[in-house]
Amino acid sequence: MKIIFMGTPDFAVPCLERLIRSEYEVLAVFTQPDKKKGRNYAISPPPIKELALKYGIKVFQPENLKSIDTTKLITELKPDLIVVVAYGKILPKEVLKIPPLGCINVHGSLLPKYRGAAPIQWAVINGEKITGITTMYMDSGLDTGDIILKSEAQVGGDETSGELFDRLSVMGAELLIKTLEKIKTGNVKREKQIDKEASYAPMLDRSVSKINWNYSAEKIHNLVRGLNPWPIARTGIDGKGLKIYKTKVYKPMCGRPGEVKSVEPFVVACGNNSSIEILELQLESKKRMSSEDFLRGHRLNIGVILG
RNA sequence: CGCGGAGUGGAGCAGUCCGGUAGCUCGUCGGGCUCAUAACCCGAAGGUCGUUGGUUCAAAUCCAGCCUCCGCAA
Repeated sequence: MKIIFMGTPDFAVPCLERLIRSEYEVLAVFTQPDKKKGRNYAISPPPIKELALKYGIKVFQPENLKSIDTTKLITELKPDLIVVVAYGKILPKEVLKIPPLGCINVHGSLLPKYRGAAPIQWAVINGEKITGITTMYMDSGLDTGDIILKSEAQVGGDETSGELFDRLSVMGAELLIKTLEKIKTGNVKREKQIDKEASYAPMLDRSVSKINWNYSAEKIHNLVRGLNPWPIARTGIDGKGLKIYKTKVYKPMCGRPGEVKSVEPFVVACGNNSSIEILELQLESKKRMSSEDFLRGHRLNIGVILG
């Protein structure tokens, strides 16, 4: 079976690695164009590109899949199947029709829940106890295609999105292989998604990352771990930005939301008479550090309001 | 050439504007108090102040270059 792989970030890496080691042939890899990132606008290639180049696989980074050239290119590669894992671009109908065995996708949630760009983070932010991986046949909608296989995973109460990413990406690679076996032997069962049970997990942006201290400690805790390792929950202190990396729900306690109630340990009042302990943080321009280290150098008065 | 912050004993910071013996909170080590302690008291060790050069009687501090780290924005 000849496959074109499309993917971009770290999450897709285990899938591609597993494919390369498998019996299937990877004809080419499609990934997002290199982007200017970081402080000096350094150009950085997507993780998938680096991996593909390491194994000498052809890499294509079209800006636009709808162009005639790209469609032609894909057609000429004569793939039996296209595998998409977190590619970051919508495949137009013309492309979906090219491979005879179809286009399949590995998605980081139990569809139809959490369709969209950031399913893993939103599952953590919403405090889900169980999530997982789904493989499906792609159609023209956003993660709406027929389900092939699912695999569940429990989410730890303190687990971060990053940790869950790592586990799910490995699980995704295994489920992909199982799915390919079914396709190869022609015994795939397609299951339609139940649209009314669907929910959406849009791409994260900075508006999500600001902590609203009126929320309960549990909600804030979920936000903090859901936004770790990116974009990280934020608040402010003395007019400076403060990122919160790690927290723990603390005892019930009254106080103005955002008020520092204690400095040892570092406890902040939240909504609903709850409070949260801040374990790891980073002040603007400073390094990430434990709250003990932070408080050693920054004498904080009890009663200060964060936000 | 996107904007900005920072580098000071093991950790986190102050001191820099206005050059003149290197300080705070904590950790470490030793001793004391205690049934006991992460508590308290006493004492000690530990720093070429990122790096190179310049100005000066004198530089952590002023000037110039370089290295490293970080925040914002994308």
